[in-house]
Amino acid sequence: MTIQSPPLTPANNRRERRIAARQSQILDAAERVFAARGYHGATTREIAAAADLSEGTLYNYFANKRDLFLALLRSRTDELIQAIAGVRADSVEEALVQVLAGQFNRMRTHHQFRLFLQEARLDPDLNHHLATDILPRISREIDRQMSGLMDAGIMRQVQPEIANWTLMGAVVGLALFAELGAAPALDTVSPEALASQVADIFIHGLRGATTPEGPP
Amino acid sequence: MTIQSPPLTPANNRRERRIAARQSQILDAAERVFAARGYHGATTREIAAAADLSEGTLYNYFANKRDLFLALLRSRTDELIQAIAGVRADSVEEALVQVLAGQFNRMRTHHQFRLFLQEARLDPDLNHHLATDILPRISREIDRQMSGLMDAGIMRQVQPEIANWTLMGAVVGLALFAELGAAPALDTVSPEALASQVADIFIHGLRGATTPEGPP
Amino acid sequence: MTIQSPPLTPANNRRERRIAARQSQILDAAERVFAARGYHGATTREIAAAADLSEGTLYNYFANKRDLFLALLRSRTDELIQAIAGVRADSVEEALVQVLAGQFNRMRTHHQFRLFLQEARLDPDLNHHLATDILPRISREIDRQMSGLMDAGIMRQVQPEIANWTLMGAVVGLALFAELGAAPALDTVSPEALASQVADIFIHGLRGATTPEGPP
Amino acid sequence: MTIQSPPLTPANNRRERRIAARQSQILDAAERVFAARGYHGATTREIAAAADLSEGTLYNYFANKRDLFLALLRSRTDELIQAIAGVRADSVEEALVQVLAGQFNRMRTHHQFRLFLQEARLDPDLNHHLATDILPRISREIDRQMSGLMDAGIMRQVQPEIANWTLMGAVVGLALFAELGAAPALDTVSPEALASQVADIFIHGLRGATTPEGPP
DNA sequence: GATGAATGAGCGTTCATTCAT
DNA sequence: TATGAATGAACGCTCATTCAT
Repeated sequence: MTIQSPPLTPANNRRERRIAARQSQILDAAERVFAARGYHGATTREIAAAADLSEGTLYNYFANKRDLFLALLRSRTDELIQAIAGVRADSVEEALVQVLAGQFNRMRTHHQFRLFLQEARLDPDLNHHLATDILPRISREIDRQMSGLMDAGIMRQVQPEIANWTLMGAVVGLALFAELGAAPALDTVSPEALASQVADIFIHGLRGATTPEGPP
Repeated sequence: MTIQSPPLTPANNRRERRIAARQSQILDAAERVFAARGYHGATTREIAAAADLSEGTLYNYFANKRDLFLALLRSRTDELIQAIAGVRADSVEEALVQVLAGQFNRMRTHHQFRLFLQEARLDPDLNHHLATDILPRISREIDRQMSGLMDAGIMRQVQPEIANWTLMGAVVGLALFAELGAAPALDTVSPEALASQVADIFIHGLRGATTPEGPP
Repeated sequence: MTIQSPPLTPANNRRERRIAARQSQILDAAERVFAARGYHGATTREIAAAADLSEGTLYNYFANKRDLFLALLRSRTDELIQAIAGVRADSVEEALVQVLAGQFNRMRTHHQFRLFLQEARLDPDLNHHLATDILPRISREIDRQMSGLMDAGIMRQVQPEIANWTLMGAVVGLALFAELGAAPALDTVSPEALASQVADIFIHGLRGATTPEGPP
Repeated sequence: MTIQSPPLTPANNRRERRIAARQSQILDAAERVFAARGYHGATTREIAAAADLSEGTLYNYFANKRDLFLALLRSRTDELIQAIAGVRADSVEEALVQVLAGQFNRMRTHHQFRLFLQEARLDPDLNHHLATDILPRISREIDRQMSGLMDAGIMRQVQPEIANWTLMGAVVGLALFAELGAAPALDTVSPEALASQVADIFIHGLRGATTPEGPP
């Protein structure tokens, strides 16, 4: 009979899984509370309560409130970017509709991203992280999509950066207006339908068909 | 019986003027401090100092910090709306460029509006005021402009509300990105040039010129 | 009739006096609480209560708890040093008895000084302040007294620094033992009588003349 | 009926030895951490880490942090007292130098004793233990040494308790000043040399015989 | 009307202690 | 017996608001 050495890897795995589960549990709670109250309005007490944990436990997993906020950003960033990167479409229309619909859906459920953008103005660290890492990664993905379409002649040649940021800006702004309930038109329509109409505007522009490009 | 008090109306006028001057002095200070620190980061102490007044005096003119914030919104709303309403142009291009440039300029100097939109999610009163009064008024002005252009056949027939909010959303989103320094393309260009490029996208759309809707 | 300008200097004086009075009120309370509980055991709540003020008011006059502690040190330092410097005596005996009695009296009422010495080990700032400013000033005064006596041949020539610190060390140590109630002999005797006995021990070691370094 | 348990006494011995070893391991760690951080600054987490144990295990061997601190005092008391009791010397000089040098050495390496004295003021239990047990035992040993010297006429007749506590007080005070780096004279000298100089000061005061107050 | 000192509720955070594993 | 995650009371400190002057 041999003495069984303690099963190190499984134990570690279990430990890691438990830690990951707790972090995820806390992040989910934090997401809800931050969304409902904003960064400053959210208290660690309320986040702990929402996670069904004591306050002290929060601090076993995150160094402080801001660290928790930043961890939330990091944890939500990848899925956002992969969603954009994963779009595969044969036309500007399709691509745009897919991207926009995805974003509108995401924004309606996770209000975080807007919150990050807001806080970033007051937090140099967060600002830097967004401005040098996260936003450029998103922008790059959209760029790639657009470049492909331009090269294929499907999209006309425009300043890609401007188009890029204008598109993203419109998404953020529309999501904000929708959250405020300011625009009934935005609320009574499915994310997909809204995406399709916004895409239509971006693709075809606002100029009337009859506006003279000169005689054909 | 002798008249012991000075004639009422002039005195009241002077009183009202003095009150209005004080309020304006406080609002100007609050605008600067809110812009620099955000709503939570701004302290009444700093606002009072910026207004060259004591903290107590603030409370003679505004019930509390939130009330001061709302008063600031109300005080800045009219000029915003009139700027949009005042646009007179013969083409979609011109109108759009004027509106956008105006907004970009305003956003670059007064960060208030974005701040109001942000805080609104956390403040039912503010949300209600924005959603039922201010934003609809802005939207209505843009609507009027667009309707005129559509009637004249200068703009094609689109869902006016959607175009409306998309345009406004893009302005808000672009201003936010620009503030974060996330998009070099937005910083290295004058508000007017940016307005012109964004207008170009909205007017002509992204679809390649060579992609006729013509028969396949 | 001339408009009386506000009496600036009296008003300022009154303001300064009020501030000084408050600070003194807080320092007195802090002295009691720090003495009773030690630095860590003392809470700002208890200090505020002892000063009959709210916690917030503490922070109008001192930046934080440690600042309050250091201010207490500074406020108590001068009287300590002046008491030593003020000793005027014609013999080693008299001088030493006066200094020691003064210290024993002071220590029995203000336990602060021992507290400062204790905390200093854990607080580099405080350590530096004590080691480079306060203790040297005390040491210098004792030095001056001793040098005079040595020059006059009243005290034998010893390493002045060692005698110095040994004397001060004995005072601090004795005060500590007395506080602990460890030495009945120290408690049942007046500070003056204790001083006289301790002086006796030190003096016969310090005085040279009659000690037979061989026959005169 | 079979014997199911191993022979009791050896097992108990092993058990006791294991317990003692653990306690000793913890006390050594606690000694280092308390010395470095003070009582309040030392965390049970850091002590456990220094002992290479988990926090929970600490509580299997000591009821709480204070109990651990008291146990440390008890564990270190005997060696301290025996060091004093063990002094064998033929003259006041030798005896004093040995005792002082031993103490200065000990204080330079183990800062515990000073820490115990400091905390004692805030802790009635600790105070009582020091004042009724430990300090009297130390005092008694020094008393014994002094009495022998007085009886032999080597030391002049002084109030033994006062001389006693003054000597101990000087040791404690000097050690404290040395730790603070306040007295360069104390740092640049070996414990032995310092002991010799301090002894010189004390001895010439304590030795009576040859110091005639003889005819003026 | 203007002042600014006083207030105290409530925040983020720490850490001695417990207990399920 | 050993572990270390969980706990929550209690801390130092901030700041919107009040009110005597």
